[in-house]
Amino acid sequence: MSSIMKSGRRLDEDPVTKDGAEITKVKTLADLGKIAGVTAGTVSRALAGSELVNKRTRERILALAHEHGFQLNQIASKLRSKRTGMIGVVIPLGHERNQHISDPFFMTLLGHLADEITERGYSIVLERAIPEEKPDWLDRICGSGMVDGVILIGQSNQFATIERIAETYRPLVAWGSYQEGQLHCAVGTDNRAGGEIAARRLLAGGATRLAFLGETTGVEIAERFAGVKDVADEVGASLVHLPCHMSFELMTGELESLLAQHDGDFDGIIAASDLIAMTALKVLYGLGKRVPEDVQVIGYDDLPLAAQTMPPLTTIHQDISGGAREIVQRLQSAIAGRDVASLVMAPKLIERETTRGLA
Amino acid sequence: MSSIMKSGRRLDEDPVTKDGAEITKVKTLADLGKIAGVTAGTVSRALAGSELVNKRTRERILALAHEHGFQLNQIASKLRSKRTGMIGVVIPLGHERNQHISDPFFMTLLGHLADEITERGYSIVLERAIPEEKPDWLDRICGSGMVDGVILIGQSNQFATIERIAETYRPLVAWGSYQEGQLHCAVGTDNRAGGEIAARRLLAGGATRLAFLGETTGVEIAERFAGVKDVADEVGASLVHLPCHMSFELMTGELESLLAQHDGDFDGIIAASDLIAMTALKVLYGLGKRVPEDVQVIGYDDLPLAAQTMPPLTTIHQDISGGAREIVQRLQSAIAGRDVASLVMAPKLIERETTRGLA
DNA sequence: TTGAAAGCGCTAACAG
DNA sequence: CTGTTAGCGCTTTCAA
Repeated sequence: MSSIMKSGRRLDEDPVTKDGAEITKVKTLADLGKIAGVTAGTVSRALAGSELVNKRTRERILALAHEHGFQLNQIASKLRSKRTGMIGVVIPLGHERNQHISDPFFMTLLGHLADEITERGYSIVLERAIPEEKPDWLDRICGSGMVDGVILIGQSNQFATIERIAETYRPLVAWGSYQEGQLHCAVGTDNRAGGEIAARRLLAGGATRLAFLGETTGVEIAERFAGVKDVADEVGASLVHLPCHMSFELMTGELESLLAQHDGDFDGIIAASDLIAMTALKVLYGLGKRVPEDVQVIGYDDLPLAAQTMPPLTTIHQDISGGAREIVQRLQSAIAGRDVASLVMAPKLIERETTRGLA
Repeated sequence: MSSIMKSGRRLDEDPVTKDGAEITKVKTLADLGKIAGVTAGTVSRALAGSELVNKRTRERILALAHEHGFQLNQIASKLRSKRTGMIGVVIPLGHERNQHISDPFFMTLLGHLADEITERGYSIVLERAIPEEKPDWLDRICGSGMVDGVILIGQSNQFATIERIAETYRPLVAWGSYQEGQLHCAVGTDNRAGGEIAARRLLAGGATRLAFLGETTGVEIAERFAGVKDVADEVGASLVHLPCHMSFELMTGELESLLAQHDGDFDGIIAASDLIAMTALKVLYGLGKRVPEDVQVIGYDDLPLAAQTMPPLTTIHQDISGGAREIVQRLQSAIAGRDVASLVMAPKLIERETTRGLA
């Protein structure tokens, strides 16, 4: 790595007042109490804004706290009160090993979750889990005592593990799909319906031979594919499944050979994600295919990016911010000890320019 | 929100063995110690893999721990040992108010940071800070006692705040730019050089009128602009600055009116980010401009996405994963009490198809 | 090699 | 209204 180093400058460790008196940093409630002439208990109550403590004393303590830059030791507070105020947000990397957190869909969801969680006064402990390497990934997180609840950004291929944990650990909500009778709370869209909508739209635009792009290892994608297949079977359209990775880096080459190889097998593509769709657009262009004239394309997710492709991408919209809100809301209920139900939202077709006008 | 609700099923709270005896969950070291016939101290040592405890006892304890699914209470452990094992990763949202974490550059960086941090056995506390709302955002994070160190994903417009904190809080590393003599440790690329490289490339491709796309509120972008300006001034090329937001959602409309309005003012565009470049590509297409024949475009960052635009984007590469590694490495040194220097990496031109062949 | 004991910094009864 | 007291669950001397 080509680089230039710049050196930092050294700092005094112990600050000293102008008149030379040592300042011993106020680190504990007792320290502050000593200055204020009260005990730690009172300071604790004052800082918590308790009505129990005299208004004047309280204000004096608050002022002193501010003046000395005092901050509560969160660890001690959490240990004692048994409320951590933290929520574990974990990204299970089940079937995309040796890869980092980067899926834009998950990142967008994470962004919205962060907003919701922060707004409710919780902190976020972010975990990247690789189930294949540590089968007890979820137990560790749930049992760490570090978090009041856990959010799973996707179920990956860990449905069974999540179900098992849910038997004993309640404050857990996952983004993902809902299977009849499942134990854990999931929030997501109806992927099967999404697949159906996409397939029907392609057919309505005149397609007769469909292709589905994406690996079906994860439940959600598998359901999208199932939806597509239902429709294809129903109307007797052909359908090829072209599995490819879900990240830009891994997908491009695959897609090039896959699409070139199956050239002519399809005139309508349903991509498992907008990312795949975007790459497909580019590969198709390289193959000399016109979109949507020769081949129609539909994406999935409706990420901001989908509106910026060329041509702009028709796609299946998932309400990510609404979903994030629901997830955090449900988790908070669960933390409060209430029983929470799963939520299956309806997907929505967003018409842009990679599909043909209706016949 | 259109939705279907599915109800979860209720669970027993107290598991009972087949023979009816109550299982009281093993929650503390003392609990486990009682079962193993030793004290909490010994269990603690055993679990820590200490050589001090007899191998056979240790193995027995380990087996028992596993059998009962025992997990150490992290909070208590951290309080006592005064090592939290957590690193605060904060995204300062200085000049993009009312917006969530979603900038793909930051998200990509976050992904790599998460990898590095996890690999070193730390956990991540993710914070989204809005300095405008809470001027003491950084003090709160650094003083919370929750983290051993802090990583800032970007300096935003908070350079001064960061410098102030750095006077007393050492384990802090930021992604961003380095200013002569600065106190806090920063890792980033030479943005001015990046701007220069981009401008020269456009000029070499025959451009004579440059446009810079992006708001220059943040230090990094401002430096990129400065680099461009240096070159423009040097060769007497014209340069317009077209400020626009950095996120897809906010940028599109702006860019449409900006580019339409300045049509003819430029034949070479330097975008402050790949995102802006991608949107510009689309807007330009709508305006009937050919890229690179009529207008050349250069992006910044070299995100995975840059290779997938149409045409594929020429851009200035920043080594995000290398940067993440350096950041975490430096932070770890700083946590260990060592003094760490800033790092300025060299940017690199990636030639793709939005610039013209050299004359 | 293990036990006993002290205490991390805080909160929450319980008294007064 | 405030002080006293007793831990939260763990780690780590110090003794044995």
